[in-house]
Amino acid sequence: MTTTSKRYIVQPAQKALAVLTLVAENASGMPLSAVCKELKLPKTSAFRYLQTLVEAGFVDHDTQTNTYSIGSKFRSLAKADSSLHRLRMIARPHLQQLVTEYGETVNLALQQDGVVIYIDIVEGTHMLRVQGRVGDRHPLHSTALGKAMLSYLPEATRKTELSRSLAVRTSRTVVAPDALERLLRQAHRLGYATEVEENDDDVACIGAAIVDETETPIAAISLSAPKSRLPRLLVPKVGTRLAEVAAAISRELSA
Amino acid sequence: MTTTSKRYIVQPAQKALAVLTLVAENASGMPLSAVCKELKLPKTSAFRYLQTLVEAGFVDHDTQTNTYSIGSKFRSLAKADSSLHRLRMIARPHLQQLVTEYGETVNLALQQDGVVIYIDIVEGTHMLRVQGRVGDRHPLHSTALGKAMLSYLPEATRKTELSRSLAVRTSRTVVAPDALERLLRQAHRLGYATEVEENDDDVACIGAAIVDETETPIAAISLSAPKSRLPRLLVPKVGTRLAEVAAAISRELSA
DNA sequence: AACCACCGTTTCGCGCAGAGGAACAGGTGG
DNA sequence: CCACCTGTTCCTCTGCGCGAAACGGTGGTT
Repeated sequence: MTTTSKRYIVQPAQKALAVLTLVAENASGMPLSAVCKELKLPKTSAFRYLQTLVEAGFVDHDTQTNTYSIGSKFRSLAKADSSLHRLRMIARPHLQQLVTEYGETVNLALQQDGVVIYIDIVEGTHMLRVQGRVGDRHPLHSTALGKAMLSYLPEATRKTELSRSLAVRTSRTVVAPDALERLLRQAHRLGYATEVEENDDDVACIGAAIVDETETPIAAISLSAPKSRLPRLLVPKVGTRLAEVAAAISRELSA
Repeated sequence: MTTTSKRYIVQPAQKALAVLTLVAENASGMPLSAVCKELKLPKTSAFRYLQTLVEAGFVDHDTQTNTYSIGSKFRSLAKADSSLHRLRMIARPHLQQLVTEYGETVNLALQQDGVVIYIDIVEGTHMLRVQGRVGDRHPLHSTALGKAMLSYLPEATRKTELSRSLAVRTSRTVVAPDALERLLRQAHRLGYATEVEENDDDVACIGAAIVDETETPIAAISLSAPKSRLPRLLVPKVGTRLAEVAAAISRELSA
């Protein structure tokens, strides 16, 4: 406890976290004095930590009763995280089902800051398979995942997203706004988006959006395969299946 | 940013919270380098904050990919808080309903560390009314709230709770173990617990437990009134009503 | 009403521990 | 095999976090 039981611990941060924990654990708001007693901190220190936590939004300060309780920033972070967890948990069996059906790698991703972020991946069973990593980021416009989500966005928002400079990932990447627009409309009509060698050479991809009750896209699933294993005439079948699964996940999420 | 835009901010804590926020906001795990870039921290500092956060359990360190993501401590705190929030939200309208029916103050409380903690209060409408404060703590054995919860505990756990030294709050506080045991059995039979001047002079109280699917008590509601307004023959009626409401809340919670 | 005791807030100077540069290590890709 | 990038360790300096003490405001007590 004293100093370096483990190295590289910064004590102010550690103590602030202890204060945060204490406040979070105590359902009702607790006054400064209680924090002092509990953590054996001089009141000045506890006061400063609480001020810092309040400033950061992790803790709320009820000026009426001079008590501190868990804050909105903490709650919003927690909520975001738990809904993400929920998404992963719900989607997982569906992803696995798709892998058993097709043997190809299946991805779950969401859109953040204008890019696609992979948040779950179930690997395909073929020796040669497409393999990304959770946390990887890719452009919206060059991936089936991104296109699937874009296709469900309202006109205005979509325009904003596409007004950024669009990276040319391969020789087949489509960056012309009107061409993209046409592809997105088609994707929306079909319920799934496609992409062949637009993001990576030799890779083809089919994606479908997961939406909330208001049809706003919140995530997407995709199936990635070597281009040779996704011939043109297989695409509609797989695409329709992906759309089905995405819809099922969407339904479960809303329940 | 320099120093004292607001006084009493301890910078290491503030920065650690910034790191925590960043990690929490990024769904997928992020590497040290990303944290540095994003927050413009020297890698040494970011490293230390991350270590501290990991040590505290707020952040997980995936040693495989050397990435950091939100940790179990954060999740457990968040979960506890959100279930509490849920309880409050679900109970609130019921409490208000009771106040409109009887005009007396109605309380919501849970049991923690062997005491009753008020987590919500809806004030009665009489000029003279019982008035507690959210966060107040009272003994289990001298309150209707505490007795209601105790009466639903399994024998063994109840014994443990009652083996502590029982405070004498008023001249009517019951501390004799066998007498308490009899009262708790009765409370369990009736579905509600009562108390007259055992916790505060001139105050009478009726409480009923809120339980989970396994009949384990997780909280309780109570109605507190001046002793004169809760005559003996009114008690069964109000008690039964409280038991009803508590059961309704229990049901909603389990749904 | 005056007193007192407690709690939250502010001030201030000392000394330690946090900051960050730099060097080291380890792994990856070219 | 070498160059680069990322994560870890070391070290030294000084800035800022610490806590005693003083202040002010509030509620309870005789």
